[in-house]
Amino acid sequence: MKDIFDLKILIVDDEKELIKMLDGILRKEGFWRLTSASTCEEAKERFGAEKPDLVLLDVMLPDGDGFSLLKAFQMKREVPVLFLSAKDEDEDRLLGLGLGADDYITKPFLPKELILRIKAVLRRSYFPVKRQTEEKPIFRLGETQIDLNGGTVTTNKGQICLTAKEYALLEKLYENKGNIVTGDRLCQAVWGEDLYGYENTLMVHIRRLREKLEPVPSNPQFLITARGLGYKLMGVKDE
Amino acid sequence: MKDIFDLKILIVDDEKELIKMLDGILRKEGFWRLTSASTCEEAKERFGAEKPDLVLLDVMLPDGDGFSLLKAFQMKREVPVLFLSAKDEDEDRLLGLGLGADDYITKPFLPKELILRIKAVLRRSYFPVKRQTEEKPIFRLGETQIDLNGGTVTTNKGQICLTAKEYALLEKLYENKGNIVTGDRLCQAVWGEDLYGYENTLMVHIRRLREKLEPVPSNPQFLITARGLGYKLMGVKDE
DNA sequence: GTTTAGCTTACATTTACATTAATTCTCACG
DNA sequence: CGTGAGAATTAATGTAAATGTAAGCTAAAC
Repeated sequence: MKDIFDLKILIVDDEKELIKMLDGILRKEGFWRLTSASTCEEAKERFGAEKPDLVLLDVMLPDGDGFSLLKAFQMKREVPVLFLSAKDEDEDRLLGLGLGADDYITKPFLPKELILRIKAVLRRSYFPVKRQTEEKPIFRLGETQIDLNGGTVTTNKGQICLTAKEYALLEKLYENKGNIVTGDRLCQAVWGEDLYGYENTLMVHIRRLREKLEPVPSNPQFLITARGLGYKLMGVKDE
Repeated sequence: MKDIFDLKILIVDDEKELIKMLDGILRKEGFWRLTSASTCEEAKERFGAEKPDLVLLDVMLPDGDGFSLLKAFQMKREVPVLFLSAKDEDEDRLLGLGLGADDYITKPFLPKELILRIKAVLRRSYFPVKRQTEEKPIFRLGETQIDLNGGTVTTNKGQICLTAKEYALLEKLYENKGNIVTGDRLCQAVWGEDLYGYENTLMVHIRRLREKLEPVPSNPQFLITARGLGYKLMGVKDE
């Protein structure tokens, strides 16, 4: 995975002095793939040639404004943009952010703050937050390994797949590992309905799960029945 | 993939009035999974229970400060945070951003700007930029070599190209190699929409992919169906 | 010993997926 | 602006795995 500092940054501003300053600040901070432009024309050319990963964009440019430049960039491809502006008008800020800019900073700004904001934008743009729901657990029951991502059960005899209902059941039992889960709650998880009518069906599925999980299905070690109460999953070792 | 408006937001502020206002603004804008807290204690509880996708955090709280709360959140898991503060001290802004906050907004703020900044943060955090320069993977499925750069499949019989949809499907499956990908997620990846209405279309594309990837398409070795759950790509060997 | 709750097995049914072909869409090219 | 080839979608039908059902069985509880 690329490091944040390997990302390419394009600076667009007509004040040569400012560019020089920004360049210095950014380099000192560890960024090194920097390009700059002082006109819209030049910016478009650089954008196409360098394919920067972030653009710092002044709103006022000699041959046009930053807003239309932003649109031009976005037309080509998605890129994070930070506006730098001398004008602190509400209207401009709203316009810039509304067009899809990632931040809008008004001059004069603290170098430190600029750096932090740049980092924040880069971090989120290229190293997104992992959603909770992405990763499902992997765990062991004795010698058997269960992977809920792939829906597989691996024993020394080989790998088998879980069916939809088996998966739903096992997932629910795993959520409540060590604790008794009532028949009702299991049915809720699998069929979304009440237990009524599914009592026997549930048992059959439990049996099938045991055939996949237990060394001796008739003498279960892990998927234990709690008579009159429900079932529970014991001996879970998380990986 | 989840829509931006389905994301859960936690608001932490001790001014009840402000919470009410924020709640109103956000709801009007389309956000609906909102929770609020007015103390650190409560915030931690809500954070654990609701698992929000974004936190709006006031810096000053009756039983602590926002900065330590931010640290507490980050300890648990990565989450985007926007600071709201009445204080516009440079020091505070730098501290907040330095701790990893995604934005720092000072009160009073324009509702419109807040919304735009929230959207910017959510967009970047959960819908990251696809990098151009990034090298796409090349991998093998048995004797078959797949190059996602050129979108080609090379077997001993020759080289064939993937179509747009086949490519999108395979890319998504590859991202989750070994894991089950639900029909919904695949549709999101290919059409950006919900599964509804595309069920059959998806199947046809899966079939086409199999015809290109599998020695015997009707008896797939790599693109496996997990009945009632989805599909998964097995036996990937990266090059 | 009786009762009750749960187990087990075989078999019927259903559902989800596979398959094929026909139709519609898309877009490069003349 | 048509035209045509390839791609995408829709529709119709087939099929096997997953699920549900039922009937007989077993073992714990009292």
